[in-house]
Amino acid sequence: MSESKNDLMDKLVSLCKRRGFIFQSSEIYGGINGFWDYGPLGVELKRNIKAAWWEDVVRRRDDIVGLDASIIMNPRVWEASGHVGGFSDPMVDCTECKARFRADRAFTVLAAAGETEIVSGGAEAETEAVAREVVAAGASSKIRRRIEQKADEITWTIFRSDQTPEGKTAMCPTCRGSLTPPRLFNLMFETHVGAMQDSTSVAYLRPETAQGIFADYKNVLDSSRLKVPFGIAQIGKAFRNEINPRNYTFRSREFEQMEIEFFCHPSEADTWYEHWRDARFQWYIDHGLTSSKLRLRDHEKDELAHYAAACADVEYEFPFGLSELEGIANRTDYDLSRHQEYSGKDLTYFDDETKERFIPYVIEPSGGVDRATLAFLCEAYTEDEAPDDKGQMKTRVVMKLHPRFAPIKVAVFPLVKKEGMPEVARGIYEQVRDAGLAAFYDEKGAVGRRYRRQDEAGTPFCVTVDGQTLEDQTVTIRDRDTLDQTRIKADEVLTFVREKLG
RNA sequence: GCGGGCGUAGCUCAAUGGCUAGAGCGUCAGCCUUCCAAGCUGAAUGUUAGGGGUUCGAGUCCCCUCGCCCGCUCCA
Repeated sequence: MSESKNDLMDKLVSLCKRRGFIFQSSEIYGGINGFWDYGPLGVELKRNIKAAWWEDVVRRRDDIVGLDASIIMNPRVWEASGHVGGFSDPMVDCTECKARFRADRAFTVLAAAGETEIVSGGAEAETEAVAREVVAAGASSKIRRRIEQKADEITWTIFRSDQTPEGKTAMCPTCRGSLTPPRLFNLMFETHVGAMQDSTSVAYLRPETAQGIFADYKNVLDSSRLKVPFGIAQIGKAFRNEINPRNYTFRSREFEQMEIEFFCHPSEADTWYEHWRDARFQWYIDHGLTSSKLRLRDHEKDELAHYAAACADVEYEFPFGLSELEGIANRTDYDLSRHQEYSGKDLTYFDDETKERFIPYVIEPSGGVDRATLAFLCEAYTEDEAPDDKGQMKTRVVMKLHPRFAPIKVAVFPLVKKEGMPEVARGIYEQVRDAGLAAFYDEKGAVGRRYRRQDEAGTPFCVTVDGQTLEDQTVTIRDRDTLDQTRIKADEVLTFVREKLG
């Protein structure tokens, strides 16, 4: 089972490179871990996904406006957001068995009676007391009895691995091997602003687009005449120095987010949270991700980040496992409060009608563009059977992308490269192209071959000019998924396709 | 970050330490073709991931680096 799943991923990666959807970044230099490029077809696909999102959450609503904030911001932003301080947990590794632990959870426990060591060991635990119990419980029955009977005479030395006393070595909870000193993993990319590189010039590539929205919240409010409830939407790059990029483009170090921060009255936060959670889930279904592979998972209370009152993940069953596409969170007034505190600027909202002043709550639907793109690609990859020119059934690879996302909407062919067919086909192609639909013209080789090429590109419609066209100005239009061919007037191609695209 | 596997043409893969590194598909040029890739002819394309070493001789053996996959770990 897992073999065939990896198989699917391999085939998809291969197709994406072969057809120009996705390339490894700087491949000619051996690539670079965690960075990817979108080729000619891929960039169209990704742009279409972003455009559809923007259309649906900004253009077709009057309560959400857009924003394009800078990637590098005043570093104080990341102090306020908590990314500089509590950005990561120090970790320790066992030099023997290579296990890794959070430094504040790995305890070393030593028990001695006078000079004699009675028991020692490591334990993964939340508190000293628990660690002591774990180590004691692991000792032999004889020693356990001695600990109970002579409790007064025993000295316990217990320390966390990130608070190891001078001259002591922290012990691995699993194998009692020695642990490395705690190491900090800061996932933010650092850079310097200005030519002088000193500590005062340090800045960060944003690890999320959200903070740009919070920092501009007051500007948007003052310039747009919007009233709560309203939202600000943004699509943009973000950067995280992931320890271990994995799974193709799923976890990249440079990636793109599409986020909304929706500001509302605290009393309405729950309602808006549910609205956005359900709306965002439905959006993926509407664009072709089958509901059986999608899951909406509400976070348990103990799973919530400290600033969130509620959170749900939209998850998709990728070939490599169930993974998050988008998170919808009720972030309360945490972010605006923090920025108010750190900036010293008043970020409260005054409601003219109720005469009430408050810091709005924020509902955040935050999606990964690259993750969505990958999910749509995985979902689209299909192998089915189609007859060849001798009627033999052959495997056909077809990308069943949602027409709204397809990089090419219409391909136009002359059935054969003679008898004036190319000229007619070329005319139809130019008409469709100039009307703003992504179109493609091809006259090379057998027509079946051209159809199959478009199948791999995910093109929903192929228009073919044949002998009959020259007599009655009709063409055939072939459906990617059903292979059905319909004969329509040549000058109705544009109308036909637009109607089908919705 | 750890362990394992892998890296040969655009893609999928061959090649006992030994001749000029091959095949299929794809691509390109042309022919043929009146509807679903495998008809014909011809062509281009490789620092065998990169670097170093062993050897008379390395795609093949050794070391380092980079990248990909799997498992652990991690994922505000």
